[in-house]
Amino acid sequence: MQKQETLTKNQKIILDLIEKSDQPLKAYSILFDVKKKGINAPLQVYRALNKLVKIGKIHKIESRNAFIACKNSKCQIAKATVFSICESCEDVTEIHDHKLSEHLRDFKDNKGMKYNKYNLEFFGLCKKCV
Amino acid sequence: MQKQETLTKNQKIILDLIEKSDQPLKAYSILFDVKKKGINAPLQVYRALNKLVKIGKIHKIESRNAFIACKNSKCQIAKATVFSICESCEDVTEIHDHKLSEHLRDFKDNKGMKYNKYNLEFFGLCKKCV
DNA sequence: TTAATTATGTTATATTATTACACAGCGTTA
DNA sequence: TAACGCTGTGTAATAATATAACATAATTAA
Ligand SMILES: [Zn+2]
Ligand SMILES: [Zn+2]
Ligand SMILES: [Zn+2]
Ligand SMILES: [Zn+2]
Repeated sequence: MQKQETLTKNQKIILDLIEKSDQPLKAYSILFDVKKKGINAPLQVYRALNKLVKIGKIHKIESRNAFIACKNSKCQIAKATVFSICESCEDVTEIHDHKLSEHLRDFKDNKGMKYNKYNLEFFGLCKKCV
Repeated sequence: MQKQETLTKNQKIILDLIEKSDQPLKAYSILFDVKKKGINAPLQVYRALNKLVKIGKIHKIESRNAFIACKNSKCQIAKATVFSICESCEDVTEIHDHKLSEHLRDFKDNKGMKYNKYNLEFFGLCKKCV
């Protein structure tokens, strides 16, 4: 709940839309939906998306080129994300698993990389689709 | 070493190219490089890439839309991948960490998802770029 | 109040990936 | 043999995703 007040009009419009969906939305589908609100060009959408990703309000599902709202205010500002993705119905859920987060946070490779972010996507079949 | 002999000409050309690079290659840069070998269209490249991904010879770096050869013959056929990515020089390394793999393999969510695959990408700065 | 930073609006373009169609090769099996 | 299913090929067209470049406005910081 820290910086929401700094969002601009375009950013708010697009965040609202994404938050109303419980599933990821694609940039051009967002564009289509917000044309009635005066947002006319892809770049306007991408700029808002990039900002919202940066401040952790939304996450990008990399394997799907789609954007989903973060429901977890404790999310470490978009720096540590885990998703489960059903390959049949494309349902996406953000996962917050303390033990898993710990393992990932503490991971060290043997090459001296300094990590500041990770993204993990699990794929499979949800209960409905098995 | 199981099914290599079944690769077709296009698949071999493209796998060769990717294996010669220690860094990920993008589809259209591959296309450019293989034109001299008679591969003329994006689709020919994408078809080979998809096949090579499916059989685990290469992996897709989702956050970069790029493809890298798998150096690990024990890789569980493209079903369990971990990469480290330097955000400055874009150096990408595939990670094989037994303990991490175990944690990821054994992960269960609380929704009854049946997982068969995951992809994890770590981002940060490599030793050279710190 | 000036300067720096961030966002906007618009046009054009770059990059990534798929659809659709006609056909070729190969192994199975009837 | 012939018919079939399956996988791959070649080609053209197009869809989907994302950024560059430019001029301007609004917001913040000094
Ligand atoms: Zn989150
Ligand atoms: Zn499902
Ligand atoms: Zn591998
Ligand atoms: Zn680096």
